[in-house]
Amino acid sequence: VVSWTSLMAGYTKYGLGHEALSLFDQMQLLSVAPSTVTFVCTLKACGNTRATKKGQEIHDEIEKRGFVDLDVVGNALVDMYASCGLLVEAEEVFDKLPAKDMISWTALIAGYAKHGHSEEALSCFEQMKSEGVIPDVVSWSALIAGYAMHNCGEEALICLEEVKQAGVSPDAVTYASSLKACGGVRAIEKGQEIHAEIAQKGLLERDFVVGNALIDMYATCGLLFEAQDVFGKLLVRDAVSWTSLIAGYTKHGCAEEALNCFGKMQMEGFSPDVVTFICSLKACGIMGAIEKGQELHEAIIRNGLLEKDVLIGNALLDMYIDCGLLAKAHEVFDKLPVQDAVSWTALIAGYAKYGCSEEALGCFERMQLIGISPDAFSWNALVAGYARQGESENVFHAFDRMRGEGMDPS
RNA sequence: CCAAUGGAUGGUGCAUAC
Repeated sequence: VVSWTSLMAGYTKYGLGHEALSLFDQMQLLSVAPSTVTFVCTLKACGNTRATKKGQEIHDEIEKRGFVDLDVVGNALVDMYASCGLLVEAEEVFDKLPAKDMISWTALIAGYAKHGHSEEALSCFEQMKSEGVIPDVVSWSALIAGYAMHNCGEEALICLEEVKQAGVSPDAVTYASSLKACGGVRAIEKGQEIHAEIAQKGLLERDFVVGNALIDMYATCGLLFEAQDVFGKLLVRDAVSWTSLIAGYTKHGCAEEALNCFGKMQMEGFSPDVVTFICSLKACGIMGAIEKGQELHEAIIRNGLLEKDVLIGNALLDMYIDCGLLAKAHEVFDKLPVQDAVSWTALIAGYAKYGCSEEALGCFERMQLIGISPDAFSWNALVAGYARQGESENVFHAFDRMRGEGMDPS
């Protein structure tokens, strides 16, 4: 049991939740009896991969064996439900906990925060304090991360001040989230202030995350020189560091420099991941760099990345559309493993952009035939195409249809 | 005696004609 569980713990730690879960299944098949530690690891893996069904099964199993009353198991349950966004269930388990410690509270706060319920997260936080549980740096960071993630940068930064006033010392994670908040609201000065603090504490030398968050903050704010400077001084870099730079250059009109970085990172021995490809494809699209784009396309196929992530297929599609190669785009579309509303809308918008409103409408009808309902973006793409062509009757007709489906054209 | 529970950094679609 211990060997199995240790292996699972390792997988979970490095984000290989699916592998951990399949280990659990193998254990069951071989009738190895899971321990409470095994269950805790499995719950963690369920939370990471949002495997809600599996999580509920494990919960039942745990109830049956009477393991629920253990603090660690109860907290892991709260965390699993909270991570999966099943906050009602998380609350239920939480309420039944024999002892609610800081970890139980923080798991719940983090669940609310992560899923965009900042107010509930905050009221949880207050309640925790009023029950005499003192929040530590992790509880604070959960709050800040929630704000930062959902574009409430102001609140996040206010929170950062409160952390310090409470006499808690922010750590790498707290700073990373705060920097994300700075990027979101373009709080450049605050970002620089945090930069100085981080440097003073020597946090930049220790791990990727803070350095990467700094690069991202500067890049998002359009301070590419500073981003490059931080990048150059980092002692440890990874693919994320490179991708943050690439994304920054792309976003701020330096697509060529972005593609340079893409080349350089590989020369220095870093493999681009899915996100790197997505950002670089965007740069190709902006530049109309067809050959480079095709090169990336081939590399993506070679590495089997199309199957790994839906987003990369849509990014490829966009790249070809931006390069004006609609036929090629359609070909890519046909081969996508998953065609979601975004893929269809990209195609519709592409046709609309180049004045092919017939084809755009064709796509629009076909997506509905296969059971994908157009969202506001899809409608907008269609209508924009008509508008571009001066087909005002079709525009009004589309408005009527939208109203018929309960959507408001305004 | 060994494994286990809370927070964190990068990425996709539309933009309204005369």
